Amino acid sequence: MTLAITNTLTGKKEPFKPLGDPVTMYVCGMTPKDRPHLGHAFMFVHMDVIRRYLEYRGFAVRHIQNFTDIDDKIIDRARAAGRDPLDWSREYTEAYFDVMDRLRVRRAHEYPLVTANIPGIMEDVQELIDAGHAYPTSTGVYFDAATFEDYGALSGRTEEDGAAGARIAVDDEKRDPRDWAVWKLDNESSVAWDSPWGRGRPGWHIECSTMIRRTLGEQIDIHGGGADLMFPHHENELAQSEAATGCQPFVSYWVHTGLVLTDGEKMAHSLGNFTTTADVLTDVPPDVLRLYLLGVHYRSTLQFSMEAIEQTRTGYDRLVAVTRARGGNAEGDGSVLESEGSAARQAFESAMDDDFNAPRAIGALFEFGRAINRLAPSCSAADVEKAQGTLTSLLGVLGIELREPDTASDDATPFIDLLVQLRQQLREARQWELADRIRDDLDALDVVLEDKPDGTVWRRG
RNA sequence: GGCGACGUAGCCAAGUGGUAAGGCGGGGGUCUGCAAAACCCCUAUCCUGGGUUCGAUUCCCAGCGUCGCCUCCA
Repeated sequence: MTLAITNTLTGKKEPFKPLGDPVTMYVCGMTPKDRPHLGHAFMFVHMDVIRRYLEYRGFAVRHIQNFTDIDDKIIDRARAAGRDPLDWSREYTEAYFDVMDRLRVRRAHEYPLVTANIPGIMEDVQELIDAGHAYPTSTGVYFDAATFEDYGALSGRTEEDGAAGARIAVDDEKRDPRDWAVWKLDNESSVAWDSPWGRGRPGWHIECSTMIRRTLGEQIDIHGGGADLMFPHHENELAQSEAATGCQPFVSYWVHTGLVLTDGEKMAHSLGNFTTTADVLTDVPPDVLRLYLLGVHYRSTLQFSMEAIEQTRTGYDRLVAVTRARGGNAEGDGSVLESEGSAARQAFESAMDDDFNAPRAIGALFEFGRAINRLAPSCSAADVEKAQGTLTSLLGVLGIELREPDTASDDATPFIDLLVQLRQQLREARQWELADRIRDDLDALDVVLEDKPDGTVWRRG
């Protein structure tokens, strides 16, 4: 079985054939204008898993992710708040790292910024003009969509669609309604650069074309982003890049993640209906949130609900419980458990090979967890530990760790131990009523007691 | 209006031309002093109507519904 990836450009699942070593992966990052919401978390966690799985499969991956640290929205918001735009975008860039680090999204190898790539952007704009793909007007420099034959291929839009759908104010200077700015003239903003076409800043799409070219080259393996970036962002990026470099295809696999919906509508900063990732993480452990986000295929729409996250929390706790299983028979035959382990790995890989089907992979891991619990009593400690190791390492490929609630720095521990001992004596004296009361009262304090054949164990609920 | 996606049990969610993973919840058991945990069993005519087929939830058409994109967007 080989890895196959759905490519938005063709709409088909295609065998993965990297251009070279390392695999080049570019993920469209945030425009840091507000705190990252669950839609961002969904996208970045899935992209993280894609990278992790490629590495698990033995590919070296070079992962670049940008920040569009200057754009119209950032300028508007900063101005409304009386703040410096770059200071504003830095603040939310930090907010991104803060939350994604906690979610264990691995850091990209490089995070290019628009503001640090202005000379390169200007070079590319000039190149497009020289090649006849872009032209200056009184408001900026525009890409001439008609000069790019395949325009519309990525989003499946024809020329007529584009013309009919052009809902922005008509700009008489534009040669075609589909044309877009690669350079915007602006003398008002504090954030602007002098250019051969006048003072201004880059248009929205050109930065990615430039940064990809400068960091990864003219052709890359994987380009990821949310489905809402397909058009116009990626469509325009593709046109610019191929027009500038002449290399085709610009991207081997266009990978788009589904959108997160809340109350039946897209979660978005602009709609004001977002739940921030940080808010969820105040009472949901990062691993639970990851498991929740990965419970939906990356291309699907996720209908966010707190109820579903809570359901995931219970499931996660069951996986954690698997790590508590202990072998019960030193002489036991571990071969059955071992074959369960290899079956689980096989199921996991075949699911992930099939367009990174994390939900199916997770299903296989739950089944394996059940097998470990079932077989542990008849297996040796070493066999059980080995199986648990397989489980945790496969979960690790998804970036999920199994953690007991933290009790390390718990002042109450000696007192709880004392109560448990006391209760044990009561049980031996068959004082069930008192013993049960201690158990119930501790339970109310989130301390769960379990009476096992060889003694009572407790843990934080 | 144009283009596209989706509609699977109470909830979340995979999947397949030959009668449907997994998780949560619910029911019943085993174990236990009783519990808890764990394990076992049960819990879906796959939106509707046509068509293709020996056979469709899976392919095609239509309808209904939901959502997305159509230059803010992950």
